[in-house]
Amino acid sequence: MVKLLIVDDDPLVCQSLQLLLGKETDFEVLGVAYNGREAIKMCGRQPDVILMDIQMPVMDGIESTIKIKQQFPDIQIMMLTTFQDERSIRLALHAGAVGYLLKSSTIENMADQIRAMSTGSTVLSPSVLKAIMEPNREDLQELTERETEIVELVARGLSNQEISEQLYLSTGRVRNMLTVILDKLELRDRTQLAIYYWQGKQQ
Amino acid sequence: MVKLLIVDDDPLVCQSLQLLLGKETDFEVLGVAYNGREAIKMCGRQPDVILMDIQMPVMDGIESTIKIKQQFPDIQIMMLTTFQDERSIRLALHAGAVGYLLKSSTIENMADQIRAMSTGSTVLSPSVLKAIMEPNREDLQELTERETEIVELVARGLSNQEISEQLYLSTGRVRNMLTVILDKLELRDRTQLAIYYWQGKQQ
DNA sequence: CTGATTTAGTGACAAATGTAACTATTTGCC
DNA sequence: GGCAAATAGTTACATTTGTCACTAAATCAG
Repeated sequence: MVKLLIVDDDPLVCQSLQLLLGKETDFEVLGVAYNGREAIKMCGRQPDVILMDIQMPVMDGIESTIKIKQQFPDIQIMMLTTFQDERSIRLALHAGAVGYLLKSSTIENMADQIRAMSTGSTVLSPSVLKAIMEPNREDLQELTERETEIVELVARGLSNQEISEQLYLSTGRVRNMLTVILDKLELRDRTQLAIYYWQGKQQ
Repeated sequence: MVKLLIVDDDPLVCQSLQLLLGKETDFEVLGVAYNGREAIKMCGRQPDVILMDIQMPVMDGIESTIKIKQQFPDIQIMMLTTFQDERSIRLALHAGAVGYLLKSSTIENMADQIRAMSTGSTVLSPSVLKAIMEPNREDLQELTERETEIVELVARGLSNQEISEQLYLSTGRVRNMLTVILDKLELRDRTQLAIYYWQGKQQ
């Protein structure tokens, strides 16, 4: 029997999840919380799995995940959210969440996913996996094609000299473009650019 | 009904998987292959999910995953292997695998994991997630503690000046240590170091 | 054609970076 | 104590990097 806690500030979501998951004979919904603080209080009931929204008033999903994992390391937490941004995904997984599903696409199969993660494995939406595997391109789209090429080469560790040879540009041109790129992305130097490319914005 | 294909060069593994998964009423094991080439041939039987070993003779798991995903994009492929190294994991996931489980830890709950991934989500062993989230530390271990601290700060995009303030060192000392670090890891500059930290050695 | 924009380049400059040689201090350890 | 090591620092130097101001060519819309 998998004991569940549902945490979402939208009562409608809570209700429908409760209804949906209550149908499964091997699930038991212990309760519902409307923010992170309430969720922590309810951990005393010893749930196996918590389904948690990220954006919530009072205490958000990330913060409460960290707190819960400290006090109750055995509880598996699955983030359940409407949108994916890479920052939230990384934060959540670092905080100790073992699942990250997008509400939209996956509600139907949620029962299987919850069972899989209740025994410890990590379950992610395919697009979420992609987001943590592939370089961050969200803000990179405001760059021109040529600028993007340069970013990719910087992110491979090439020097301005090498980049200029690869792209048949003068090193001066490369450095000028780099200045523009750093300005657009609000970064200071090529190292921060490489980190940004692979990791996304820090914090 | 989930239709399965099992691909492993060890007949014993195939047999025990077949036995184990055959018990589930909603699974049907379509067949068994002993290498990647055979596996591709058997895709004509339209499996939903393939469980595949990485190391195999004739054609390994990564190569056949790429080929299968090209021809049959709807088939979900789960890597099932005894050891994890970060390179294999990244290669497999880039090749299109949506699962990566370690044989040891997870056989018991495999049925649930297969169900979860048959509908599209990604399933990973917890340690596998960790390997792709956390920085590559294999070669980093030949560094001293102080050196490692510096690497971490470089990998966050700090300048020598900022690092020296954080660690209460002179900037001269920081730069000297950086020279030693770059030498040990056979890298050229701080940007390559940051990339190495987050991405591992290129190629 | 003409003016505006994009793309590329130059030269000059300050700051940051990486390297090297050499010194000073601290910390065990025999 | 004395020696080796690890740790920290200084100075000097060559390169690389990032910025800026300004020019040149190409592209394109009106």
